[in-house]
Amino acid sequence: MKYVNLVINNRSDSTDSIYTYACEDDSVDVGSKVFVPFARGNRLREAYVASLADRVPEKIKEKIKYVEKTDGDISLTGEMVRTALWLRERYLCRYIDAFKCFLPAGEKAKRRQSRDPFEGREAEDSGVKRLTPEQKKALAAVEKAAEEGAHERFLLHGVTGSGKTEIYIRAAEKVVSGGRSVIILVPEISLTDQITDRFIGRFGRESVAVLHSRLTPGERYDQWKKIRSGTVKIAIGARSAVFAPFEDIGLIVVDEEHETTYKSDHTPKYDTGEIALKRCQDHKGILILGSATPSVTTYKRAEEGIYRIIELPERYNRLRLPSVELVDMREEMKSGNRSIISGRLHKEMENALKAERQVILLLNRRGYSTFVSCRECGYVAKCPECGLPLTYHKEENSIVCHYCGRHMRAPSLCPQCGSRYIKYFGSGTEKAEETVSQLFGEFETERVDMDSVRKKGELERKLRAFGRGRTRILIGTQLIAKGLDFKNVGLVGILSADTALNIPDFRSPERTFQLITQAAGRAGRGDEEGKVIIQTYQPEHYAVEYGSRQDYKGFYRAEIKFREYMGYPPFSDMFQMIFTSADRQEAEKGAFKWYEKIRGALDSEERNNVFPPQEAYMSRIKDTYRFSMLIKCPRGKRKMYSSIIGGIKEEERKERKKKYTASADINPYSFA
DNA sequence: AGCACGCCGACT
DNA sequence: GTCGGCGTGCTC
Repeated sequence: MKYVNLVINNRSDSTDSIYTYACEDDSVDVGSKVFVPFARGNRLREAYVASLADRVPEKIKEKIKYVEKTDGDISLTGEMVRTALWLRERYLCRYIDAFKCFLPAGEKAKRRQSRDPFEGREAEDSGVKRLTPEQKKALAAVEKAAEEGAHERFLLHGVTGSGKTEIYIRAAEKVVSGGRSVIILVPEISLTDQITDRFIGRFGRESVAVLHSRLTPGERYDQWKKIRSGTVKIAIGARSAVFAPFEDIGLIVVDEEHETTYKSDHTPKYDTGEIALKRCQDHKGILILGSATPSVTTYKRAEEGIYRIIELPERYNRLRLPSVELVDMREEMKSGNRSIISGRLHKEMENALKAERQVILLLNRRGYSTFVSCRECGYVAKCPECGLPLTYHKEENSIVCHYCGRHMRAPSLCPQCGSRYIKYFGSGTEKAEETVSQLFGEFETERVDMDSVRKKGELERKLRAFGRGRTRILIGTQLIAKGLDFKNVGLVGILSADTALNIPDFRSPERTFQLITQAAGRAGRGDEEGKVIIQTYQPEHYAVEYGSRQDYKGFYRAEIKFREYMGYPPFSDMFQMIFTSADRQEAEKGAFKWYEKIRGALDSEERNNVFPPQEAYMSRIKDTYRFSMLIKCPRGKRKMYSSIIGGIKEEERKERKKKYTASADINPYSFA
């Protein structure tokens, strides 16, 4: 007879604990999936073995129950269980949420009708490309680590078009030939296709699995099984693929590591790079982070020797980087041009179009106007659910909440005072499209944003039309800012580089710099040179300045100084606690209770790191009220702060039912 | 007595 | 989160 410590699948804070059961099945081990009777009803629930025990603590001797069934189909490895337990502490989530990360989200397909997710995917036989001397050098370092089977970490810092993917493929070849497995991570699902084509071109489709959230449950289960059973050696996917259930990981690649999509937006709110590092350490595998604009945090770590930097400073076939020009929109305003297209940009668009080349215009705001307000009484249209200002969408004559998606009829009279002077301010992609068609009506123009490509296949159709040269001007949001490779783009215009600068987040300069660099990377990818025009109200801002000069190091040095001065990451970890309740007062009371408890656990010096709770920015979402509290955790104290919070959670778990829930987001990507 | 309903509280 | 237990109070 043995005993097992289990994580039971019941999504509740008050039962987020390890339970000990007796077990007669010898085959049960750490990671096994079992079924156990739970609570009074003794209904069978799924559970996972977190550890084995040879005896039971005295005080639960009386109530011990037996494992009833074992699931032979699904099990986790020791490393997966270890990482899950680490994950729970690091991101302060429930046991079951951490374990679920490693499990197939779907069920076994009832009938064998699960489609092949590669259907329609073409193996892209790119052949074996010649490597530049820099690529060779980079690869040699990675290959050496692969041969030694040692844990190594690399930051591959390569400008757009410097051939990073080829290095990933070669490194993967080396690792796979040594019998080990590979995980390739890309920032979004749409990019999995491109890279998957290249990998199946090189390794064959029977060697590659894909994992992302757009697979059907049946497909996901099948892919998971293929990986778990060792049938495939390579998994490609968006962030959740970092949990691919390989037994022996030799390499994890995080491509475009700076992308914000690598931070999970639901529980647990993990950072993919951190998980990748943890798993690589455990497996003695190689980690490669790749980016043209590494996050400031990553680059700092690289400077400290945590990652080995490999620079790929040149574009693959020695293409020149495009020339970048700033346009000060304040001057534009003064000279009487109130359009969103500056005189300079207008001129360059004419030039590019006349030269038979194509134009991309970027504006990171969809809709027509960014807010709706009454000139008579000052009323501003806000979402009744979230309290955030609404965006006017002219096409469907509605006002839309960009946070919760709620649509309402656009008012023609002020709902507050009845005045006719209800006005629309600010500009989005719809308005940009309108302006462009007034100015350049004779050229085919397409708009790409979440509204205009909602229909399946619409994005692909528009991009193909642009690729074939039929569309001359492409206007869009960040959907078109990255990754795209069109040879004939002569001009990229960033209509408002300030959009990203003005959001209240310490990373906004970093985002702005990245946006400019990524956008500039879209220009001049063919033989002809490209041009970039950046319109801004803050041309002197360092993010805009260094962005316009394509000077990563310069930007990094300025930014890291600012972060250090302010004590922002990587010089600290930001803990954001969110307290929610159907009752506003309960949420507030909970928040202040935690505030006092955390301060009480810190010495007087560090108490100032805990900021008083505030009504959250999104103060109400679907009838739950939200309060937030920020804790600035000094560098090196993350474990200590986490355990304080973990301790309070545990204390509260045992208390009588609370009328609010507390959750944590560590280093959040937006301060809500 | 018989039952419907709602709240309480423990879960190995 | 969930389910059984149990008290309350209504109905037959």
